[in-house]
Amino acid sequence: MPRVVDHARRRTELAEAVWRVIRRDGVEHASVREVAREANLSMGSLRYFFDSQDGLLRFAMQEVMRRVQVRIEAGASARDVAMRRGKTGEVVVDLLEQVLPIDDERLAEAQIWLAFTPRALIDPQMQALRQEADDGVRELCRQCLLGLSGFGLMAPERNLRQETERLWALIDGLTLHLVTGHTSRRTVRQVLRAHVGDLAH
Amino acid sequence: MPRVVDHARRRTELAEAVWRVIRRDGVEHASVREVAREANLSMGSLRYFFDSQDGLLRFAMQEVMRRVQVRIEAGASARDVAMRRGKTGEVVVDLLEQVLPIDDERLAEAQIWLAFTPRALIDPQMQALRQEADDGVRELCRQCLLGLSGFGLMAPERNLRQETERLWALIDGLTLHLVTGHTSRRTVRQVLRAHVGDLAH
DNA sequence: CTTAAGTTAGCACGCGTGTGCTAGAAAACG
DNA sequence: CGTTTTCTAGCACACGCGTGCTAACTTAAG
Repeated sequence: MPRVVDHARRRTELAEAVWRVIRRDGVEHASVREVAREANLSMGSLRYFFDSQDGLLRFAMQEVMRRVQVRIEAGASARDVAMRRGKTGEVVVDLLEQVLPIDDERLAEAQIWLAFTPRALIDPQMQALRQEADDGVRELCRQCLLGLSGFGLMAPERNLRQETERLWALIDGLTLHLVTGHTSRRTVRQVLRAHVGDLAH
Repeated sequence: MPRVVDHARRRTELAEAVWRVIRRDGVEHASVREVAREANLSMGSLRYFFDSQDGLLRFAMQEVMRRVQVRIEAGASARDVAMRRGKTGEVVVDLLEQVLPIDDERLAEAQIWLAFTPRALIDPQMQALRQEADDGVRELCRQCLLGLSGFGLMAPERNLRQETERLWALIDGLTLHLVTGHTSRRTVRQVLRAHVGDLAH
């Protein structure tokens, strides 16, 4: 048998090429040819790993989702430990910051995310893909609020459903403002801390 | 001289055709040809009113911005009157709802808005166009908070700059969730009301 | 009616696109 | 050394694209 190549690795490399093109030129320029150029591959070779452009772009977005999820789950173990030490508030903020693009890597992810958002309004396939990720962030918010509640850090008269939606929207709004450069990372962190702190009253 | 046509009207008609195409097929399909088809015009005729595709799309976005601004200013007169009657809280919520896509017209506007957002990250022209609109919403938030503060409806120890950013992000997040269908109009209004109410404590 | 200006229509060019397809290169196995 | 399998390269096709350009149509003015 011939030169064997790590299939999965090649695919993520190509996904990364897609990301670079999208961030540089926009998703409308993420053509098969352009991505192949970016990855220093012929377009025939690219098509050996992705049989269609749709598949390529879908994978590129799924790969972003996967990375975010990995980061959240990585922080989840540390979360439970620290919570028992009474630092619930800070832990919750740290956890939520895993979703906020407050460093360059996360900012890049959020840019890709935003680039695909309008497409998800039109393409049902995209919408289905993102559904679980969106639900994941919502659920993260809910769990954080539940955690706060359990440690008496959220006023009992507050409506969990409503607070979940509020926190979720706040996070997505802050994300948007970071990506568009309308707000500094510092301010975003302050706002998030203030919001979580406010929940106690 | 020949049949004379209302230039401004034709341009807004074409902008509306752009909107329909974007909402149906996505901004990447808003080609000169497709828009001309949608408007029942030849593409030569379209080019008589817009000398380039860029100009057409730019105008289509500016027209959205203009409509939102008109609606806000229309509500501004009613605002001052009602504020003096002590209904400050409700008035503020009403005013902020002018920006939220809680009816079909505003939802359509927000969809267009979202469709152009990724483009604004790459195209400096687009970014410049949207700058003033974004600043406008931020300023609206600030003014609302100032109003609340003046009537003792915002706790004095709160930081105006931080609360502005929080309210602004919340609104943009809620907008996003309305456009993506992740949240109902009812819930969004409840959340906004709750948020404004919370500012007093 | 003639004239001229406003408006419409659409062809033509060069380019970039996604995908079907074939041929060759590379390397492990018998 | 062949043989076989994995990978790479790239041509070819039909299509849609933005724009430059010209010709025709429509209608108010003289």
